[in-house]
Amino acid sequence: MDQSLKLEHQICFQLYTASKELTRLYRPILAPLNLTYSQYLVMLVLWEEDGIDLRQLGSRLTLDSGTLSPLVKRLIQIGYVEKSRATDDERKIIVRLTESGSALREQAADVPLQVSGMLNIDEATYVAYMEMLTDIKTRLHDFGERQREQ
Amino acid sequence: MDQSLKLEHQICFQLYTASKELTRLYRPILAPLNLTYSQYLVMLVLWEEDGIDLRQLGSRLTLDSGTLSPLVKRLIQIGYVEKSRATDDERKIIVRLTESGSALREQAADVPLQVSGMLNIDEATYVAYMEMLTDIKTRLHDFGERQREQ
DNA sequence: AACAATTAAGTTGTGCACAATTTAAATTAT
DNA sequence: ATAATTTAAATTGTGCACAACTTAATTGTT
Repeated sequence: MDQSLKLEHQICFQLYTASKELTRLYRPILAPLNLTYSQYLVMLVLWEEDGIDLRQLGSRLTLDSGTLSPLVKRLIQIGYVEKSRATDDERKIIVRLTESGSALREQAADVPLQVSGMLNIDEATYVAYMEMLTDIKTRLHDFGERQREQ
Repeated sequence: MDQSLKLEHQICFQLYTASKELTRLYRPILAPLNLTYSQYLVMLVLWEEDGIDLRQLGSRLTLDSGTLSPLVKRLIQIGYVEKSRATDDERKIIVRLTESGSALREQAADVPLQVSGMLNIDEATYVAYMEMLTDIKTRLHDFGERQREQ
């Protein structure tokens, strides 16, 4: 049979399952923090730069308002963040950490170490893999650029 | 600030976005075939081995019945597959390609080539990336093994 | 043979992810 | 200044993804 259509040969499939299985690894680690994986990503962004608007948040995570609006609503219900309108531009919604959301950062501090321990991966391999993944993304973006030029 | 909690340094985040963006690339390619990305994966399995049961299908794709049952129902509605009970074990549901589902294989034959063209990736790099991804999955599985031993 | 444990699908409920649309605010053009 | 366009969020609808549970068939045990 034509090898090119074999499931195991598809880079997309390997990416898809690797991502799913790594996310599965996070679930029990994040459960005590009361966070899903996507919510954790939002918290990572806010711990880096608090008080950004939904638009910026979405562009960091490649998520649109259809995903982020309800997700942030849940984070508000948990009590980790709060929303307010930007004074200079009434269209923008500013997302800010609450005290409890800031404090969670300490609890989450060892999550990356736990995960890399589970992966049992050394620093050099880790860096090499990160470079490959960013390269894949660069190629995807380059294709997007080429398309837009036409 | 503690670098380890930076979003861009998380391998999980790079995997997550790379997977999402690559899937986005597939969408316009699969749209003419009337398939979502997950449905395409099911079709890839069936083009390889037709007439397997849902359980096997799920283990190939790391998907459970909660995801597969409704997904296969949609493929039936489109007319690409059909279900039947296994005669030797009445619990098992056999999924089989219809004529239209088999014929679709010809139309899908050039999907992998289209995608690798968009990625603009050479054979050697492609192989290296595939090895990285299977290695990540091996590490994840190894951790699962270690856990189960305890 | 009868009962317990296991297994395969399906169902229900929650939470993404994204396309398409709506609403309101801001910007640009005329 | 007013109208047209663009932009930011929210909403609606569809389709995964998965946990937890239900139902029915099969297998194992006594």
